[in-house]
Order: sequence, then structure tokens, then C-alpha cells
Amino acid sequence: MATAIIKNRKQQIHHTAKNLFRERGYAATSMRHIAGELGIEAASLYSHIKSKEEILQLICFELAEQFLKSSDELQRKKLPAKDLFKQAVTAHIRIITQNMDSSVVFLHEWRHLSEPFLSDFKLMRKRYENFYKNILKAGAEEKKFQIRDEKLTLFVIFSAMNGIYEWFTPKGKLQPEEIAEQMVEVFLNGILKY
Amino acid sequence: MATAIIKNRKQQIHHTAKNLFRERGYAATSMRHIAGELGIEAASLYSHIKSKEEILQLICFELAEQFLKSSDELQRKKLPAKDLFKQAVTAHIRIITQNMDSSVVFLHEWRHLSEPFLSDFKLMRKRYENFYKNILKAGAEEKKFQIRDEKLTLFVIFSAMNGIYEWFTPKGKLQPEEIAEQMVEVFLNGILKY
DNA sequence: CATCCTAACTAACGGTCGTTAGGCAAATAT
DNA sequence: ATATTTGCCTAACGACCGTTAGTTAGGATG
Repeated sequence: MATAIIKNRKQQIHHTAKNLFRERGYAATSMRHIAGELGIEAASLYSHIKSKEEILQLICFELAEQFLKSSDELQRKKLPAKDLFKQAVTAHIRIITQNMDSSVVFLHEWRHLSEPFLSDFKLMRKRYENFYKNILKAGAEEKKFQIRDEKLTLFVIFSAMNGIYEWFTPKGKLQPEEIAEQMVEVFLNGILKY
Repeated sequence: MATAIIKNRKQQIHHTAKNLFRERGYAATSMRHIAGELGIEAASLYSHIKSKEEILQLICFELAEQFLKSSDELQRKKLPAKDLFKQAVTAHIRIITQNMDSSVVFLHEWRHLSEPFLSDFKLMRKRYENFYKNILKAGAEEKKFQIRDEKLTLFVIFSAMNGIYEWFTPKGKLQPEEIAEQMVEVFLNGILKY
């Protein structure tokens, strides 16, 4: 059939918005901007979407659900901490690299959500953080990980994974799976030679 | 003399702006917002500052210069790579934790700078990144570091350090020096027990 | 052919934006 | 005591904001 390239207008709008929200930020992107990119008038967007914020909501929650779905699936596998850790990092990086624009918006523009969406979003993020926190805890109990401060360790890992958008390009020589592998290596063993 | 608490209006404006730019982003912060926080009218700000962007410029370049000054000083010390690395990370984290609001603005709002400031800023950042890149290179040459991909390693380190604002509070139990120490430990040896 | 639906349009709404001009009262300097 | 400077004010500017209303052209459907 070979379709899948031609997207309907709603999808086009969301695609363009993701791109602009990433590039210029949500607040600095106007509806006239998005419309201009598609060669139509700002008012015409409202035939397809309800509001500017609705677009942001969709981006944020779509990605949040991907992260949570992935963590739920991994949790069910009952793996040893080290294996679970590896797979979790790999899954996270896969989602980030496959959704670069959305990821940046997800990471930095969620604060422009209004209530109750803002609170919902924070809750989902907390749930996902806890998934990782439990992996670290389990690893420590298994005497496999040595963790001096849990919060610090957790956020070193998250920051490194979430910072990928700063330097990753799909056309570069490092592909998602290799990034995951190398990053796990750094987290587990560091960069010191001995 | 015990002054230093009462600041002149210009300083107050910059202080308030840093805070709001961090909290809501540059684009979503209005001059009327800043003024309101200080109990005056928006137009009155212009007795003390030239423009909204001037404030952003000051925040961004002030911090960029701190980072570069610190790296220049360390470079002059001619330390072995491992020691230089430790001191560089410690210095970076000290600057971040001592300038939390500015740091967040520096990290995320620089893109709203107009030319030629935008290009200047990117250049300074590049210079600073190269300082770290050279530390990694030197460590590899000294056979102290094993680095599979330089860019990945570099950005894991930067992301972890720059992500500190996500979780650090000055009143928490972890103080900047301990954070630096533990983070260096994670970078060098990882979290694996063996 | 007549009808309905879709996706766009123009025009406009009330509001907010950054910024300028000009004035005025209090503080400071002469 | 007088002159100057400072720090704020009000009023307003043109531009842009997100969004609504009403319309229209063209294609699909009966």
C-alpha cells in the first residue's frame, strides 16, 4: 500500500508544532507561526484542533504513556537488577531517540500545561522515576550496586539519558542501541582504566 | 559594615528577572510581570535597564564568563588529567549550585538571544566544551581513562552536572562539595560493586 | 441534480506585548 | 535656597497574541 507518508492535516499540524515547540519553545511559538509553516491561516488550524494547549497536552502525555508502558512491561519480566537496569536504559534511550522533537518538548515545556493536566503530568513522571529508583534499590539489596546517595545517582542517570537530544543526530555514527550500551557501561563501570 | 543585602534597583530587577525567567521561561515572562514583582510599573523598569533582552544577555554572558575564567585558571595549573578532571567538575558544580537561577536561564534560554550575541554565546560554550574534551583526551593519552566515544562521554558528564538544578536544594543534606565528590566517583568508577 | 461536509478563507474580538514620551515629586548637589 | 538628578508615574504606540464567527468553494454522497 505504501501510504504512511501522506498524513492528514491534524497529524501535519501536530508534527509541525512539535518541531516549532522544540526549536523556539512553546511560549515563543504562535499559532500564526504553525499555520505559516503549513501555508494556511492561523484561524484555519481550529478546523482540526481545539486549542494551542491541546497540542502540548497531546505531546506530553503521549510520551509519558510510552515511558510508563515500557516500564510496566519491563517490570513484569522479573529480571535481576543489573539486567533490568540495562534494559530500562536501553528502552528509555530508544524512546528518546525515536521521538526527538517530542522528547525535548516533553522535557522542557510541560510546565506550560494548565491544571489539572500539570498535576497529572507530574504524577506520571514521579511514577516513572520510582520505577528507576526501585531498580537502584533492588541492585543495592542484591549487593550488585554500590550507591552512596540514591537521589544523586538517579538524577545522574536521568540527566545523562535525557540530555541525549543535545548531541544526538539520527544520521551520526552512534545509533540508539550503541548509545544505550555505552551509557550503561559508563554508569556501571565509569571511565577509569585500572 | 553588613550591607550587601540592600541592593540597588538595577540589581533588584536582574535578581527578579533571573527568578522569573527560570520559573516561567524568558518568552513567557513579561516586563509587567517583573515590574509587578517589584511593586512598580513596567515602564519604570526602563529607567534602569535598556531592554528585556539586555537582561537575558547579562545573565547568559555573566555565567559564561565564570565558567571560562574557572577553566582558564585550572588549565594554568598543569595537573595530571585525573586531578584536573576532579577539580574541573568540582568548579563547575560550585558555579551551578551558587547560581541556580542564572544557571537554568543560561542552560535553556540562551536561544532567545539575538545576533550577534547568539553566535558569541555559542562560541564561548564551544570553548568551554573543548576544555573538557581536552581533559578526556589527555586522560586517554595518559592511559588513565578508557573512552569509547568521546562525544558521548563528554555529554554524559555535562548533562549530569547541568541537570543538578532538577533536584538540588541549598538546604538539602548534600552540599556542593559532596555532590562534586560523589559525581566524580560515579564518572570514574560507576555504580557497580565488584 | 440537490444536499451535505470539509477545509479553507476573511474579519474581527479583547487582550497582552515591549517600549517610548512626557510629566511630576522627592532626593541630592551646588 | 536653588538647580539638577533620580525614580517613578500615566498614557499611549503599533504589533502580535489565541481564538471565534461567519462564509465560501469544492468534493463526496444521496
